[in-house]
Amino acid sequence: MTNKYQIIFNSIVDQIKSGEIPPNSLLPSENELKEQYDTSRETIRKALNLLAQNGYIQKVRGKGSIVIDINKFDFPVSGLVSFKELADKMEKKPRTIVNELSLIFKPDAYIRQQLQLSGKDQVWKIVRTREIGGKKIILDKDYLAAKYVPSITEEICANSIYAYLENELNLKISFAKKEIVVEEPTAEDRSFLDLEGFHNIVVIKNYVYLEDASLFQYTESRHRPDKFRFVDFARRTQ
Amino acid sequence: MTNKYQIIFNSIVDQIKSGEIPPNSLLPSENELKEQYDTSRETIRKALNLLAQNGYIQKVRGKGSIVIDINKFDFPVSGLVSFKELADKMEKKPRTIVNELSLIFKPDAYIRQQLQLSGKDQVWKIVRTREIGGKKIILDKDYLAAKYVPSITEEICANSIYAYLENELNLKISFAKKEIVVEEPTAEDRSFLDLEGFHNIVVIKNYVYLEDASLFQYTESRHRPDKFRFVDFARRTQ
DNA sequence: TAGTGGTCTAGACCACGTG
DNA sequence: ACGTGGTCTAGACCACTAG
Repeated sequence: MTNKYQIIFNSIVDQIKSGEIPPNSLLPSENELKEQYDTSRETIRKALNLLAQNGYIQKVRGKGSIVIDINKFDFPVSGLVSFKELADKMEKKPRTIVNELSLIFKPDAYIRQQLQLSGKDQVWKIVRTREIGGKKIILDKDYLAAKYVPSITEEICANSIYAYLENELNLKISFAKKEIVVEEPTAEDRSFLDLEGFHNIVVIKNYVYLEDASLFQYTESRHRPDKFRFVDFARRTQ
Repeated sequence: MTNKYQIIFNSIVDQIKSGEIPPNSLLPSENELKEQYDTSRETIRKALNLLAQNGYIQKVRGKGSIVIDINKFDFPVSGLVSFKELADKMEKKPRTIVNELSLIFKPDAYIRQQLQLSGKDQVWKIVRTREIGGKKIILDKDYLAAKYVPSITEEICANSIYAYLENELNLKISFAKKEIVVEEPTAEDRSFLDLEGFHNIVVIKNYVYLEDASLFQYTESRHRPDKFRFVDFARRTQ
């Protein structure tokens, strides 16, 4: 990306992170930034809107843009941190065990419904266990519409499915719908996970869409409750 | 709001919801919309960006704006649905019991830390139970920095704190940080809630900020796990 | 090649907060 | 009154998709 507003955004993010622009202070005004970066005000505003959306600043009309204290938001990250997309969630776990990788010719009604498929469409089913500190903590069940993914190997599943989809197959993920509920453990949970007496499972259901708004993946990520954590930053819709 | 782009946004939302513009079809192009609404292209683009951010459309360069099938996203709402801000979460429950309303002169270290307060600042503490279908399902513990809220009554707590803060005190909430974890029930949970044998509590911690980026409220919303549900729509950060 | 959305500009006027 | 951010305009050029 060589977009001007992206460059300005990154430049200001760096200044905030380094402490060059301290928390609770005001950013230079839009007109000053316009001069500094030798651009138009609308371009500056695009960069500032990006900063606001990402929780770096708070804009106040008539006053200026306040730098938010990011240290307040620096939680110790354990189980799960949201929004960085699935890449983070799926890939950065210490150890991954592939329990199942199969191409389903006749997906059952539940999967067809979740993936909005007709009976003729085939589906990849991938079941993986995530091990943290020697304990099996997370059970991931992935269902991928096969019309978008002609082939996939166990090695890819053990490493990074998303790197494969994006870099090899050139599929672009554009948005995802997430649903979090708490359920009783199933027999499958009990057999694949080290439950150690926990009576509940946190289930994150993910519906993943491609650039053309087509649904291509449904994922259930089943977490032991003690290792689960979800963080969310919500801005008031003006 | 009489903003042009808001009006255009609402107009298109209505057309999508009514089915006038069907799912998976293309919106008129930005140039067509520009003529239709007699405005400039940038204003149309603001409206379309709002639509994209709210999950109504997916924009594809060189192609157009695809209407996303909102029926796919129309989950039956039970316990909790995110993002509509706290108003929804806090206020629309059938029955609210106010268990405690007090002004704390010397907040303890935990609360001071959560609200980023010095020892001299006073804090309102509000504890409420939410009853759904005759069962006590949710325990809400609110801590409000008293410097922003000079007074509050039990009646206000039983109805809508947010309506009071926004309409009477003219406080504007601008953003919130949410954290979701699962914990063991405390003695307090057991005494205030109808746990019925559930072994876990879903805890939603909320840090609420005002327009000038000052932290003014910390809330713990403690849910019985069977009645908890969280929905999230995440767009890939481009 | 024509049409789409993405970026960028230079200017205008408005609503709001502070002095 | 002044400076701030919020909205809006009319135009330009670019990157991409499609026929």
